[in-house]
Amino acid sequence: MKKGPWTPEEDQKLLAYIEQHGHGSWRALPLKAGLQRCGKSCRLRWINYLRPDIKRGKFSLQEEQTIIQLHALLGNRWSAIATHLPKRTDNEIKNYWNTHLKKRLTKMGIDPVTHKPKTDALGSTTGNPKDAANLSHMAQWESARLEAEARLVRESKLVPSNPPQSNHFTAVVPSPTPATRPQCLDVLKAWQGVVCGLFTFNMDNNNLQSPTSTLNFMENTTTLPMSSSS
DNA sequence: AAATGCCGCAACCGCACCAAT
DNA sequence: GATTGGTGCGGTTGCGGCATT
Repeated sequence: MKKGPWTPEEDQKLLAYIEQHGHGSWRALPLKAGLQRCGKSCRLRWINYLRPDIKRGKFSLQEEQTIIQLHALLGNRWSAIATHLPKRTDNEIKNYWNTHLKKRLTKMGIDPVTHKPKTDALGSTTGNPKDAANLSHMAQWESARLEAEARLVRESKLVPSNPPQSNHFTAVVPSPTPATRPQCLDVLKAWQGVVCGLFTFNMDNNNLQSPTSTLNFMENTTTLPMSSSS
């Protein structure tokens, strides 16, 4: 069983097979496609590299902001974060966080785990415990929502998909229904309404404010269904 | 020009979860 | 309810390229 970097020939084989047949059972795929790889390796290669709906290259400022905000809400739940960043894979987001964003936050004096200023480890900079509670509550709500969304996606996968087409992957990873997606975006939008702008800093003067320092705006700017999780 | 260190990314590994039996 | 197989997720590693000495 081969390991290590994929060759262009292997990529071509995998791509050609999936385009023609869909991936089906990943375990059975390598044999059918004539690859000396395990199914897991094929799956990873497809998801993280070969999928045609993947956007590669530099992350935009907007994307960076989204990642930071969602990480504050969700922690290291990369797959959940990736659902908010179309065309980006969880692996790519994870790598970008670990190599760029984490260091940047650290440099700014913000703990990349708690997203709070390191000098104020116990609570928000407002000194208002309500803010921390709101953030925690929001995170719980979003977490529950994401789980429900994931369930819906799983259920939708049970519906027989169409025969493989050029965009066969859309059958494997169906687009969220209007019933679920807008709500999800609303949460993010609301959250961005609170935090947005704080990361549009000028890297040259480093004149920064902690994102948590304005959390007190949340009470006025959001009307989230906070009670839904309790 | 060569050696060394650092960084970023692709890929692997181990574990958890879920559905089928 | 226990077991098993398939899949997904997050953490970690290894390697190649680039920068520095």
